[in-house]
Amino acid sequence: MSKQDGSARQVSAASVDSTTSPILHVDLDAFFASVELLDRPDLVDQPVVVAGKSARSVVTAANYPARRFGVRSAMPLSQAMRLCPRAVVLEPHFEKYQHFSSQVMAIFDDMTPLVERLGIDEAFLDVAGARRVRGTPAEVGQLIRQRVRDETGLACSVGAASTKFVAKLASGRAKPDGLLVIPAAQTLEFLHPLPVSALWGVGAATEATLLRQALHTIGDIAHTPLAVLRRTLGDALGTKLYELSNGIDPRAVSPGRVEKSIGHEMTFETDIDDDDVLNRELLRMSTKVAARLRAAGSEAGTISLKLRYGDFTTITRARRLAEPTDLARTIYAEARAAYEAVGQHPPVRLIGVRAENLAPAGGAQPSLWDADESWRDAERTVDGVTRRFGRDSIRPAALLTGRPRSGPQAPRPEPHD
DNA sequence: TCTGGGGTCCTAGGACCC
DNA sequence: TCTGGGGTCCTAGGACCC
Repeated sequence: MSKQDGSARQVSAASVDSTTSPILHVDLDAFFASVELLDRPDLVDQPVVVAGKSARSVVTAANYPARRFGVRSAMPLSQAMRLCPRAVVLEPHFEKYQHFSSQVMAIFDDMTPLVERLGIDEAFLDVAGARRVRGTPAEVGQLIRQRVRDETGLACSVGAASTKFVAKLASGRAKPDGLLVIPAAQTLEFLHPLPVSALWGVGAATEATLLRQALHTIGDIAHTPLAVLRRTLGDALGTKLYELSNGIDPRAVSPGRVEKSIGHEMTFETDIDDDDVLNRELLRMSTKVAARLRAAGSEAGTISLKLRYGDFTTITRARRLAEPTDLARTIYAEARAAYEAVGQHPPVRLIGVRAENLAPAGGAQPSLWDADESWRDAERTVDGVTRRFGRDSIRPAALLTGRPRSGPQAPRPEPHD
């Protein structure tokens, strides 16, 4: 798979000066598949795919033997099975991945306070300040790889560079199970031969645009005038690609990133026409979104509904709230209103609810009590008893005390499953 | 056996205000 | 009364990433 062989990686770790490359990108190799294989060592050399059971599921992860057949993440499972009929399909266990993720992130946190998580299986680390205690960036990288292997049984790859973007590319080139250092002075030499698709932010659509302009490599972009790129790609993307191609990436590793939206969506096994089914799904998702909002101590300023029809056309409808909320009942009411405003529509393939414009919830702490509250609220909407206990009468108290959300005469929370 | 679910960011256009 | 120009807020859609 990888162009690097093990000896090259060892050489780069041992003899290359990594002191100008203090930014590490650490990426677990084929993470979900590797976790599953910890329980199925008999399968390690066979092609293994992690995917859900639905007829519409896609590949969530594939191990390296499966990738040799062309199987990739996000590929429809049906296509993967055509490419590799003897692949073993394992169902995903997300709680397990979360558990291993926490374990690995704790190792990172042990190396430096400057850890920026990127999803469940990768992170940036700034190890410039770890020199005295932990050694050079390359030494820290090897230490991390060793500890991750010893403590979890998982393999990861590390890229070390002077910028986040180059570190991420380097970890990709180091895979599987390797470490690659790109000294600052060699950044452009490393970057320029790579295809434009290697750039962060270049997907299928942008790649096609660039190839139409006869721009094939990162070096090609680096030598294109900024004005031309901005005209072709738009101001933001044009500027960004120009800078990245020239090795410019001033973004710092920033540990404290806050969520900007929280949503749930789900694809039905078959397209759904039945309003009752869609309605139940809206309620279920609103409840999940509300629970997560409270767990995060956030309130939503906007609720948005997403529908995807059988032909894959997708619409979103957003509604700005008069006051922010973390209540399932309110979220559901807004999602429902947005849905009704859509009017006649084709059968639905996917439905989703998302909370946006998040803001801190005035110091309220999440609790089980809150979870029960939200469920009761949702039910009360179904009963048609809605606005009275809503934000109009309740909010001021909640804002003053940082606490709930229910009037003195509120009914006891109902138990739920 | 066509296309998941969690997100982020950007752009374009309309409404509105001065 | 025939049509400016910023700025801001908001929504919808799309590209992209893991």
